[in-house]
Amino acid sequence: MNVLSQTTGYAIEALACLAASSSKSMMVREIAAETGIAQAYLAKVVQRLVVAGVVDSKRGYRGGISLSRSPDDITIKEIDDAVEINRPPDRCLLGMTHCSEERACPAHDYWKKTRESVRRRLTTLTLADIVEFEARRNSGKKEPSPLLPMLRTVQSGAASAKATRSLKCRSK
Amino acid sequence: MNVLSQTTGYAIEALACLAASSSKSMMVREIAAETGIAQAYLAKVVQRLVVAGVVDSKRGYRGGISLSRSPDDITIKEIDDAVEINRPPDRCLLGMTHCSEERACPAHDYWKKTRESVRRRLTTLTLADIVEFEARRNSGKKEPSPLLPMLRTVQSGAASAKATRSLKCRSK
DNA sequence: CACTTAAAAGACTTTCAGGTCAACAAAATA
DNA sequence: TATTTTGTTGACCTGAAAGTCTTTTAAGTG
Repeated sequence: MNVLSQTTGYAIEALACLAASSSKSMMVREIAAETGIAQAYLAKVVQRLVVAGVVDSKRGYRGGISLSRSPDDITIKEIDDAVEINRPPDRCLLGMTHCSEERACPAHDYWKKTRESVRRRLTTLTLADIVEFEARRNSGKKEPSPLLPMLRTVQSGAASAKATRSLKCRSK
Repeated sequence: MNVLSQTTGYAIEALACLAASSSKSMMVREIAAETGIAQAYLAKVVQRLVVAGVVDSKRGYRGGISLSRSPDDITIKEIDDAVEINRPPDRCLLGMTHCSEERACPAHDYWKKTRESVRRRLTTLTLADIVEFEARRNSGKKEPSPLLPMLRTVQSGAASAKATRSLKCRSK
């Protein structure tokens, strides 16, 4: 268990967006627009979540994806496992290639404990936590803060719907 | 501060080998042979250590590299900093690209503390610790355990000098 | 000085995560 | 049934890290 990849980050963002949405189902295109993740790539990431049984999908007209379970029953660890297929074995903290249980580096025990701590954290943290956290940090603000500040057009009011992103993922 | 790269691992291995050697100076070629690291690549890694002032180098006949200081005065953090030039900023534990101090993810504080713990560990750990650790784990064994077990020839005694590697890095 | 030796330096290759593009397959609708 | 819509799938592209190969430069030796 290492630091989660950017791709897993996408999965978390997308699922949080889906969970926070008022409608049960959303199209990948919508989620991509909301989160700013590239649609074509997000589609691939979502596909892994489908295979893992985290989300259900429906093709064709009025299709889309939906959570297979309640957000508080989907852990971050589970999302990571779904995305990171063929995950390489845990790496040595010191970067030593031949470090193992039998041939341990001086930081081996420390790193093992740390990794275990992280793993516990990720199995405890659920999608519901993410959504709640996002919701709380948005309360008390007039405008939801954009996830991509660099894309925000300077002339505030006239910003196009395409360039502006809502953090709350409830635009629908 | 993330998990150290494989390249930094090479640097640590090489410096430990150098520190453990009975002779003050060693050639890159020798260290490569001892550690099993590709010579051409190791040369590049060593170069960064030279620039950072961790090792001194001498070209030409009877040339080689040597530690610029005592092993207990060289921290792992310092080695990492020497190798990882242009290090990308610390990544979010959850892989979320837009996570920052102002826009923090639910795991932000936890991860910050964890990273700080790792940083402390790496500034505390010195090259001398690595060497001592390696020496201790080799004591009480008849043969030093090879770093690359997969390269060890099965017919034990007849193993060629080229294929056999000493963990102690004192073969000279 | 010519010659050898070993580090320094640059161009190049390989691998992989991240990402794009286009064709395909299923579901609804007219 | 033809068409539109949306997820699915495979081929390809890109940039950074890891690693190789070759040439250059500096230091000794005879």
